[in-house]
Amino acid sequence: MKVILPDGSERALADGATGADLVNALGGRWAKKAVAVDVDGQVQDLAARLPEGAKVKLVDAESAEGLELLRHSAAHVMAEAILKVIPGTRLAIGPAIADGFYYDVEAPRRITPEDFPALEEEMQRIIKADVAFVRSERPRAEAVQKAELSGDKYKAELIRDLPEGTAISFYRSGDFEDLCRGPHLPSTRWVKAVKLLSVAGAYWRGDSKRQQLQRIYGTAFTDRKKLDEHLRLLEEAKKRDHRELGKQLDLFSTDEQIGPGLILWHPRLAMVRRTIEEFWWAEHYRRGYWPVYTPHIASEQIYRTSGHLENYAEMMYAPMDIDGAPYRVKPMNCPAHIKIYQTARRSYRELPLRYAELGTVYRYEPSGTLHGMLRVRGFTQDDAHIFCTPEQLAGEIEGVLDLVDTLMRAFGYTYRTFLATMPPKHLGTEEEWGRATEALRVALDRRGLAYEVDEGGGAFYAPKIDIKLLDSLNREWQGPTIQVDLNLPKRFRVEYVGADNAPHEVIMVHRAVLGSLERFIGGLVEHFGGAFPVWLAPVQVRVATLAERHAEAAAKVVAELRAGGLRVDEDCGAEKLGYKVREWSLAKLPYLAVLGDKEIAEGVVALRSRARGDEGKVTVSDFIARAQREIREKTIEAKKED
RNA sequence: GCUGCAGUAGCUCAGCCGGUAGAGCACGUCCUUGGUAAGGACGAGGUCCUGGGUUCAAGUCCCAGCUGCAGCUCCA
Repeated sequence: MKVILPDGSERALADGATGADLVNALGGRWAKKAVAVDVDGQVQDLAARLPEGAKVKLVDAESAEGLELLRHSAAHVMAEAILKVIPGTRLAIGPAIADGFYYDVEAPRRITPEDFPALEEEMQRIIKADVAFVRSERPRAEAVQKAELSGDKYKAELIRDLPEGTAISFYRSGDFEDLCRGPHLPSTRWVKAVKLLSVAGAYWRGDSKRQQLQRIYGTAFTDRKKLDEHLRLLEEAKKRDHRELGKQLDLFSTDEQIGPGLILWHPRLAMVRRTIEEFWWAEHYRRGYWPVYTPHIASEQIYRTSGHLENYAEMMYAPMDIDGAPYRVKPMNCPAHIKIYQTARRSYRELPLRYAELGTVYRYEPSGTLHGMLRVRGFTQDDAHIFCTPEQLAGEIEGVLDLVDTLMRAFGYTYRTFLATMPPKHLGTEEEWGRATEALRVALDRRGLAYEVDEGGGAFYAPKIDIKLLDSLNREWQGPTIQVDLNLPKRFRVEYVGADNAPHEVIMVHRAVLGSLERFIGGLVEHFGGAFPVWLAPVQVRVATLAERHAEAAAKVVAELRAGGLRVDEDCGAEKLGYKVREWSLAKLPYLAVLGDKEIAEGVVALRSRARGDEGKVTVSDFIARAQREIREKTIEAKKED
């Protein structure tokens, strides 16, 4: 028999050959890293027979697919260990997830992290034993019966719910057998480095009305080093948690008397926000946007017209009675922008119109989802709506993509771009969707932007471009979004007069680059670990005195730095210099300018920078020039290990 | 919202079996006037989340609420 390799060449194998035979035939490095085989686009066990003429590709343990297999197999190993260590446990489901795996179980007692060492030890034993994962299939009735006999009610339910005609497969490794679609690693020894991370409650099938199970999370890698690196990143992420840094650096708080999910911006973080806002506005003015302001509350009527009240009511704050009429705190800015547009009869000659607002909105998010600044109930959107003609659409999208790139670069984010297309449930005609989606595609192509298509991932009212940010810890964040709204122009009858002197429905683009300032800036805190680059830092330079007699000279230097446009504070207390350096360092400020007798005599400061440490003497004017350049260029200094 | 856990000084936390609350840092005053990651002494600071209950007695035990944290989506 023959199979076709990825390079297009054919490979002859003995009849009935398996993936493992292919590995042997190819030999060399594959023997060390092949864990499965991709047969015509389907990943299968190495033990599976290869069909004649199939296109085959071996799956590297290090690849995304390989890691997923490895983690899924690790979940099985963990399940086996749990059954051994905590007898009487019933297994529910145990998939691989983004950075690891979990298994949901119903255990006779509470499982805690104290159980992890024993579980991990048992897992190591299983891994060392190097037992093969062996697939078998069983008829439905037999499978259900077997599951019920052994008391595996969750497995029994899963099997019953599998669609008629699907193969019901099991994987056995040693004494342990689990219902599983597969595929799996060839044997347990491939699960090289594994670690259990946490345990939490989870509902059977995600349904809060059903049995609550215990979910044990873990992760696995192909070797110890990679696992350690992953654990280090987790550690680092914890240290950078914006809620912790928010307290340490005095950035923000919430208050019980004010309410959950409502952020108090302290002076330092408010300064960061102002700096971002000013930059944001400057970039918008350059691109022909106009500022608008709209009220925080509005009569319910507008949300009836917009449809928000119909589809979105449980996410809105309750109405308040204003002179007998129900009013709402605004959950969106768009309806108000439309109202501004509609105050005049618009000609195609004045389009595109670009309205921008940093509009604060309030949404009644479920209490359990609130999370620091990242998930809140009151937040400011960097919202803008572009009203244009169909012919202008692609060009406008291009303009937004350019804006996105400028802003994201300034913060040091790289990003990935997705084109999200029509979902199964949608408003509007396929033709409208086609035209709008095409315009997005054209804009992406014209900018030469690589993108992935998220088939069916659009909002029900809009195809969109979604951009995901990659931060300094390689974590993904929800980033800019650009949507072609196919709903509101109709609901509000938003029109312009065309060259033909007839009314036409306007094209409305809804776009946010930063998203919510709360979420974005909360994310920035983590991205920079609280150490904002010079252009963003709330205090760019601190002036510290060596002794109290230098205070007067310090005041002069502070004034000079302020006159040079820098954000400055001073530390003229009676503490020793070492103490002040430590304080400055913990505050994560970019520069410290020290003044003692020598500096005053020479008319300089002794400069210390976050990036390079003690830099020696510089004149104030030289320092101002340097800081100004870094601000202008939005320099992000290389990280210094601390 | 649901489940579990937590809430003690501004912050981080200790407080045993129920017997009227403690440390470090921060803060204030004083001494020290110093050269690149914590100088010293003294002091002030508490509705122990809120409200009920049990008890001679509650930070501690019970109930309810509030707030926070984790999870509840990533298809056997």
